[in-house]
Amino acid sequence: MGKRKVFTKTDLSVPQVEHSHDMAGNVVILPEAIPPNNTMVKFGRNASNSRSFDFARWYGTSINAITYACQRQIERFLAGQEGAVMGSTVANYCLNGLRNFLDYCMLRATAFGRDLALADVNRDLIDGYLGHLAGLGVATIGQKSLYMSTKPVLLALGRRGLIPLLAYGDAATFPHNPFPHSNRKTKGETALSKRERQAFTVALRQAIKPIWADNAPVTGELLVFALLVVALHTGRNTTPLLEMGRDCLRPHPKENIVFMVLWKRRGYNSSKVALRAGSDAERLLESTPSVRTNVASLIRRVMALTEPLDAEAPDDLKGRVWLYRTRDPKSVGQVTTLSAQTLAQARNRLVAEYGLTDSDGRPLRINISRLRKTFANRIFELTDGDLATTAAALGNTPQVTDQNYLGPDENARRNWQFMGVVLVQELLTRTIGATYRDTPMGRCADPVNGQYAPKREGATCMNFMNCLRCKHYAVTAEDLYKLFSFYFRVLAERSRMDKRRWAREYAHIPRLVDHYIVAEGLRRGTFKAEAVEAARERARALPHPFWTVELINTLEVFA
DNA sequence: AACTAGGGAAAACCATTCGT
DNA sequence: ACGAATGGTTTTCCCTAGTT
Repeated sequence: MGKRKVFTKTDLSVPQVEHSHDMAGNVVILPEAIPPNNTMVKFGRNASNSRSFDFARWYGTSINAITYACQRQIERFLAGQEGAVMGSTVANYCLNGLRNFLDYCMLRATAFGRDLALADVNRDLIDGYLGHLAGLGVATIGQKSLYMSTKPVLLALGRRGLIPLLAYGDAATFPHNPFPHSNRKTKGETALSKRERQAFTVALRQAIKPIWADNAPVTGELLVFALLVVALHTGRNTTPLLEMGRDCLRPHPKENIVFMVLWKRRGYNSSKVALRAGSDAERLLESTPSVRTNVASLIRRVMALTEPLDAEAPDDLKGRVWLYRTRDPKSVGQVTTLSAQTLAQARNRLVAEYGLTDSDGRPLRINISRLRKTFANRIFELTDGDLATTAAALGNTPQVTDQNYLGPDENARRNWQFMGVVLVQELLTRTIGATYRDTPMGRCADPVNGQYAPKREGATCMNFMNCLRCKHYAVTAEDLYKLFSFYFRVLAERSRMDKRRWAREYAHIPRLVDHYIVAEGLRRGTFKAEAVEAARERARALPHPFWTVELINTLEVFA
């Protein structure tokens, strides 16, 4: 053994690894340090449910050095050494990462019939670990999760020189990308089917009725039902909903709309969603009783009921919406708030009581994530497949919504139909100039107050993506050139954007043009076949300037 | 009965990096 | 320079085993 080298301690509270280097320059843990006095690591309060982790089972085995280094590293994380990571994340490192990693190291040491040193943590071992994870019987995404909970610990050890770290080459300590396309493999929750959604809303409507009674009992269960209604109609995440504040409803510049303001944990800003207020908003709201049919008034009702409890609530719960007196025998009558678990229980009772089942007859799985997706799909339908609006309503960037929330929904596309008018130009020549305005798409009967127009002072409709389904849209034989120019631009757009998104947002457009407008025009004799072909060729060769890439960079500006 | 603690697994989110 | 993929952190889900 070489000369003992002890690093200068800058802070006695920061855990150090007592080690030296041998002749070959490898790190050697001093035997007297193992096992440490305390094999238990305490995480302190954190967002996970775990509070501690015990390394004891890996001491006294053939991987002492690795165990010791890992424990010290975890303690350093908790002491805030290697950048600030959350307590729950460190808990994850232990419970998901190191537990499996150290188990594997033990297996490997046994297989080799010798002790493993820190220098043995190399690419070969990492590859073996990945194989070990694959043999665990968890999904690819789960393997990734376990691996990603291990890597930061090993990486930190490598940066501090305790294990060899190679960044490049075939022997790079960590494989470049062990789980390719892992983000495609996540299955995620699925939205409720229409039948499931209807059954669920019927049950919910029934269950929530008591809340409108004069002496409504403020039980946790009833509040959960109200919360589920809010979740179904707003698509919020669980935690923000549970932590909803009494000041969550804010006036919205638009009449009959109220903002619901919630704190979104991971988004670093509060997320807003518009709720309809007033009485004429039943379209979006199908799960509240018809007496007072909207979410905003339901929330107000809950707040009115829980108002008296607010004064009694513990300080950290003051100002919350979901307050109730617990029926827990050990603290009967105390004011508390809904938790994720009370939510789960009441939800399961609802499913059991109303016999809600999925298509296979199993109990219907209801959780906030599914409701969130259900909401996403519905908004997608209601906003005419406009992804940007959906994303804004969900409070995410479009990319996130694209990937995670919107499964391909045939219905959303099938709902598209040609709504405009194929004008028999010959008959209308006289009036067409007076009643129809030229647009880049053809003609419009009302660009200011039309179906998809912004309806703001002085604003003209630019929503050309919706022309084909707008009842104010009109097309004559003369407009075919513009129409086909648009048609080819849409086709060209396919190579410029995500294929799935193109399929979802634009694929119907060429179909509408071919199957409805052209076919209908030909059938009625409004268009002549030669004129159609001529316009098509002209547009292909020399598209109308408005629809060239040079002028309009992306079609999304009209979405 | 009504909760809570603990845990394992996996998904969601979002900033960064990659590849063209 | 751009969208797509990845990496890394945090949250959710759901179950069992307590506790009062």
